[in-house]
Amino acid sequence: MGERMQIGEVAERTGLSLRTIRYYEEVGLVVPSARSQGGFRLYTEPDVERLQLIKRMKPLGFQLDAMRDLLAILDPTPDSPEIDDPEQRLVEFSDTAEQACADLRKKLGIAEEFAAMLRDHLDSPERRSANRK
Amino acid sequence: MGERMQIGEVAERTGLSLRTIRYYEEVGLVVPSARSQGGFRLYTEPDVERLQLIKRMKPLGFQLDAMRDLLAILDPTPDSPEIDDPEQRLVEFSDTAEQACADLRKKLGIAEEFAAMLRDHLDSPERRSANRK
DNA sequence: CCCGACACTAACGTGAGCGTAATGTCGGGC
DNA sequence: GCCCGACATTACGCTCACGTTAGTGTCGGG
Repeated sequence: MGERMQIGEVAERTGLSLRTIRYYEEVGLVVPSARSQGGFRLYTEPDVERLQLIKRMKPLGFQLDAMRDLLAILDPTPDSPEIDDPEQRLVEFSDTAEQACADLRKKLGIAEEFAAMLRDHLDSPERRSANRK
Repeated sequence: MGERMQIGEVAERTGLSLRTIRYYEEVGLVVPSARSQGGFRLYTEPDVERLQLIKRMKPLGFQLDAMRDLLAILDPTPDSPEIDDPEQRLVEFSDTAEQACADLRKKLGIAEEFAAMLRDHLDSPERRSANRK
């Protein structure tokens, strides 16, 4: 039941680095539910889910303190900060998220264009050296 | 002909900040073609195009020193560094670019999923408070 | 009880800029 | 010919989200 794992296993399961996980604690995003006698971080299943949630948020480009607020609404914990007017805040987050998606789509467009251009440049110089023979 | 503009106009035309443009010079990405008597940076049309090229590369997530090398191949200038085996390097860049596109597509997928989830959370709590009446 | 794997903290480094201060330059008006 | 406001310059420090050591401590199996 209270399956507690230490940071290494969590890192493996989430794909986050040890440093990142500790950092998220440092800034109050995910605080491990317990510590061992010797001071090892002990994480529970919900802790891991929370980290995975954060990982899924990252492509949206939120800053960590924004994520802290969003988590306080979506997945509150005892030591989550109080958010005033969470309803309102959620609307803002949603708007930001839509905007982030739009930005990503635009970026992807530009990136694909650029990648195509690179493929072009890859062909033409080869043809030049073929012609040289 | 030699339409030379100062950094302010360049910033406006490229959408980059003054600080960023100076930074790109600092790291050797885009060095202005000339300086005024008083030391003002004077940019030419090709300089601006170069900056726009960089701006288009950014979504691919290249680091600035990689961009410097790529520019040295695609758009070499007198003071570009020598690149050995540019052919080979270009292939690497192209691969990296394809990878970056793939990453962006994945990110976009996750982001869209997340945005949809946020829209959900936006509906359901409203319904709850409507039901309460 | 000892070893190797794993974890801990503390502190400095990095990339790609942004902010700010103190100072210098430009160009038009008078 | 000089003055003023807008714009420019260098130079330094800050930021964010970690990465990278270094040095030490803890855990669990043999």
